Amino acid sequence: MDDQPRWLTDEEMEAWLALISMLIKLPQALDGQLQRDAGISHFEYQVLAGLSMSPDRTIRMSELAQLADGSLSRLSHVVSRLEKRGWVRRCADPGDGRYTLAVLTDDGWEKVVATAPGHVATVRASVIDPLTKAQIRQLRDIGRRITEAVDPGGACPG
Amino acid sequence: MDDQPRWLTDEEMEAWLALISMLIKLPQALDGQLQRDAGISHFEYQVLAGLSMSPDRTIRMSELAQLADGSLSRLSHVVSRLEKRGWVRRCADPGDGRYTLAVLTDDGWEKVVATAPGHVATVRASVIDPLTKAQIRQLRDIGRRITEAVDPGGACPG
DNA sequence: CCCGATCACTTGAAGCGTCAAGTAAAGTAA
DNA sequence: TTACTTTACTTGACGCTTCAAGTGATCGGG
Repeated sequence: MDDQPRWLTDEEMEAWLALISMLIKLPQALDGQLQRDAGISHFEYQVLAGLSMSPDRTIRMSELAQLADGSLSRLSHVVSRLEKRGWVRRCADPGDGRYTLAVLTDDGWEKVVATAPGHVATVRASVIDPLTKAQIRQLRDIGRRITEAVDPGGACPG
Repeated sequence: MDDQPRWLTDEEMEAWLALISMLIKLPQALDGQLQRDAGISHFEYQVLAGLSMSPDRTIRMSELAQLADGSLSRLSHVVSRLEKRGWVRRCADPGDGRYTLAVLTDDGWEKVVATAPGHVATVRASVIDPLTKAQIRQLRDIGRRITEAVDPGGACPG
């Protein structure tokens, strides 16, 4: 990369360590709550939530993958599991047979409705409530900048 | 949890979505760079880096697990792999045979030295450089608050 | 109309993390 | 000393993600 790399200053290192810790522990906390209370992973929740917010509770696999921040392959495996549990159905897009449409079943809808409040409460307790209103705005800006730096033009930089 | 959950406001939701995206994409970017350039995962790097900063390049497994933010089981598996690659050795603590000491070999030290600059450059490019000095301080505070909320009294809240 | 290219997705194998069970050393109490 | 508990770690099985290869459906050029 660089023969003489610029090491991190103390302030930068503090921020970096704080970020690393958060990066590891927050997903664990979110996955843990969902696993305990609903028996699903955070990614599965994102998939179900994405479906529940789509028109007709239906969306193409590729769009859903973007929405849930995952690869198409990962989504395909997960949707297979969700199908076995009766929460999602697959069907070919009538207009273009290459697309697969994922559809949220009634049972799937119930699952989201039953799971959402507890999850939101966890998000509040872990992220929103510990921060001031100003910090919430700062977090949004920081998150966007980092996401944009890491994956320029990915999904929805808002 | 709560019969009438407080949903997220628009500002809160924006921050939350930005955080989720970062939470998913930043680890991917860090792992990706290390995997490509050095053939190791970010966790493996943290283990090697933790060892390299310990006195005599030696540290107890349980302390190393805390330092690297991972479970003892995970660390044990990873150290087994690092041992096979010749970067780490294990030996029983002479004072208390229950403890296992992990020791960084000379090859392991070389690996860290060879890997660190590229990794630091990636951290800079992904996190430090896109942010202002003020944002870096904000990130540190936000990260600490969230980490503390999620895992009260964990490792080093600094 | 045909054939190759492209697109959207699926599948199977390999690797890593987690959980539960197991092992060995040290402490404790009779 | 012996037996029981605790501590620190290891191990194996299972589940999930990733990667590479494969399957159809559709498009575009001749």
